[in-house]
Amino acid sequence: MLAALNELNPQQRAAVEAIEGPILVLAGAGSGKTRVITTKIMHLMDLGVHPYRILGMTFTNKAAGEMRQRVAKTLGENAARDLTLTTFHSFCARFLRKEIGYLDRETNFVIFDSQDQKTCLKRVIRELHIPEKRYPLDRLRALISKYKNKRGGEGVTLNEAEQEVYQAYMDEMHAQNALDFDDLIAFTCDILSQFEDCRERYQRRYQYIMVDEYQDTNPIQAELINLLLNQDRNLCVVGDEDQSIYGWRGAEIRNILDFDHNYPGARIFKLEQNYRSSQRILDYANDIISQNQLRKHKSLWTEAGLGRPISLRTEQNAIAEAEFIVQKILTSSKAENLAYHQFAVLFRSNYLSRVLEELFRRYQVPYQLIGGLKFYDRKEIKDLLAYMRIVVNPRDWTSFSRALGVPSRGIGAKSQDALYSLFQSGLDVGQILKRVIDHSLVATRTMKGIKAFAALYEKMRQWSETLKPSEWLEHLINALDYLEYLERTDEVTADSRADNIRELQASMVEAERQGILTLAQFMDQTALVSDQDELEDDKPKVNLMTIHAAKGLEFHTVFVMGLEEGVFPNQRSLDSHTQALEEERRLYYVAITRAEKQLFLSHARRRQTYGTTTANMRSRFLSIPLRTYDDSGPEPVLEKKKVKLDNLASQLERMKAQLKQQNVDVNFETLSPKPAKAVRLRPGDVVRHQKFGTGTISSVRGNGDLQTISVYFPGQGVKKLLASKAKLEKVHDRPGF
DNA sequence: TACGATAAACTTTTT
DNA sequence: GTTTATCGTA
Repeated sequence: MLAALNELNPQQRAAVEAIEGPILVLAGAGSGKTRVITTKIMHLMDLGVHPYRILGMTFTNKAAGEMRQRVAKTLGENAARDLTLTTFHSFCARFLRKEIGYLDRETNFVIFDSQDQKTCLKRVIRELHIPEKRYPLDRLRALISKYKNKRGGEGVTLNEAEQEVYQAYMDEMHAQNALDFDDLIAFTCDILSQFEDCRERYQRRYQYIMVDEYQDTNPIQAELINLLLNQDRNLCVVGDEDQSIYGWRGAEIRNILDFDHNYPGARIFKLEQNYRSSQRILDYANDIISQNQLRKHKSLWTEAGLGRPISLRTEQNAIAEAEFIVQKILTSSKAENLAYHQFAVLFRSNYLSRVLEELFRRYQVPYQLIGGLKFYDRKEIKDLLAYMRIVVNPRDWTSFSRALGVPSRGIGAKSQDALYSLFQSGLDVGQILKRVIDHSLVATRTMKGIKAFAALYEKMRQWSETLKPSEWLEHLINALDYLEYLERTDEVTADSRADNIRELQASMVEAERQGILTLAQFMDQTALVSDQDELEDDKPKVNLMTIHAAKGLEFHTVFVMGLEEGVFPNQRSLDSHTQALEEERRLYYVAITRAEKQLFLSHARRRQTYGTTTANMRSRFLSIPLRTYDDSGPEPVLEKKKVKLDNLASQLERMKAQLKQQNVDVNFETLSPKPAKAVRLRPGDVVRHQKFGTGTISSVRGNGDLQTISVYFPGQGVKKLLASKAKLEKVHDRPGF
């Protein structure tokens, strides 16, 4: 029998030993989910199931890699190699490289990321003469994605114009032989559902299917799993509905909530013992999440002690907040001998990281920012990859157009339009170049650049037949004199960009070591990396990331910052309906449960957004009290920044002296150390409005005549008012915090 | 056609 | 306050 089984608790063990039929494992945060999945895989193999017949779907490549390693450690490299353990997207990419012929398409397709998608969409709506103002690219892209992910389910409908854009976009993608992220999964489903022979092949192969993070699957992914499942229905899904945080990109929390309904006879296991956090952190997390309606009952407990109090910090502005965090890390790491990578700072949105980065740099605390701009999204990398992609897929107009312009060859918009009409008539990159040269279709000045490009293109194709990817790249960089180009265009950033290119080469060498020997294979990797894949967890650096990026991770000490109305929960969720707010609350729950030993919550009274200062009320999440305990442990700490009274008092003294000198007649007794501005409105203040009645200020934004004030009027919702226009009369100050 | 200067838009969250 | 779009000039 597998020894690892004995190391599990009874619930975990039951979940592992249940093998046949549909199984749902509701695994609370920190309940040893990864361990259950890996042990289950090993248990199956121990029972004689060949690893080739096991399919495990994870959320990130990193998670897949870690699981594979654990298996390899116990059962050896060979066993681990034969497992299919990947993300949905990687699985489908590999599937389609083999099987996309069923749909009468070519296997050398490229995968478009959101950036490429938008470039492509831009072309499309320009051709359709649809005003970009009314249909912003981002919105269209998100809409198309949602539409595909829901697969004709309820919720997403397209109006006439949107329908037209969708159709034209699909045609354009087809013409460019490109697939977007959603297509990868959609096309896989199409093939499996339409072609029985193909479906049977895969169904026969995979006897046991496991899906991690099931709460974040969308309808199309659920469909894919269904199509792969044979009549034995050996499906084990693991997840936690309380950690469902991807509803906005089409994830369907119902997939996990209704699992037993969708798969009759399903057995359900709950893992509620937490091995990560202290009791106090778990109690707080339970208090928060129990406010949600949309969930199955589950409550985390631990054998670990009560632990340290959770701390809540109020600062006057975002800079002070960041400073508090950095200082806390400095003192705490020293006092408790903690390495920097045991700390994480979590925030709702990427832009919040800016202030943090500044202070980490100023105090010279090493950090790594996860997410934001990805490595493969950097301009210099995308430039070089564009060349690579047209070699693999000569119909990738988006990349062709990009490559033509960097470094600049004197081929401008006008010439590009001429080339594009050739593309529309069905020619690929090689044919377009040939036609232009043979028929002198552009001005002589431009022709020089075209000829040079054509010569380079021919060479790149030859290199790709004989050279390894890393060598191919080396040749390309030399041919383009790309490093010189970087130096010429921006000498400030040239060095770091050159570093990135070296890193790209290094990652190619590493990929080659793992058996990736063609440009096409390498391309797929670059398209499908996730934020977490980029995390270096062995280096002593403080981790800064969005809460989404922190999913599945854990840290000794966690800071959750920016706990303000409009920031977290963010404005959009407040503007829409309770479902969105529940997801925000789950997000907060995820944030809290990342912490093992210490949890610091913080918010700032004022914060710079766009160019203006905004004052927000503290987050509603903070209205759930941090529990107090009767035991001897210290009370939960409310750290308020002390207003420096001495300072204010001395200011007052100075003012008095000045006034006396000027012989101004004032009653000094009534002067208070508070600023004397008559009507200063702050979040929390209760005000009266002529039309709307009495309400509470939720945020104050900007200054002077342009100052806008958001007021919550019960029954009428939040109104945005211009301070100079709306005569707001203060009823009373905000109650003390 | 390329590059600079100025103006407008912009912030969810991501495979 | 920062990035992207557009316009005018060499």
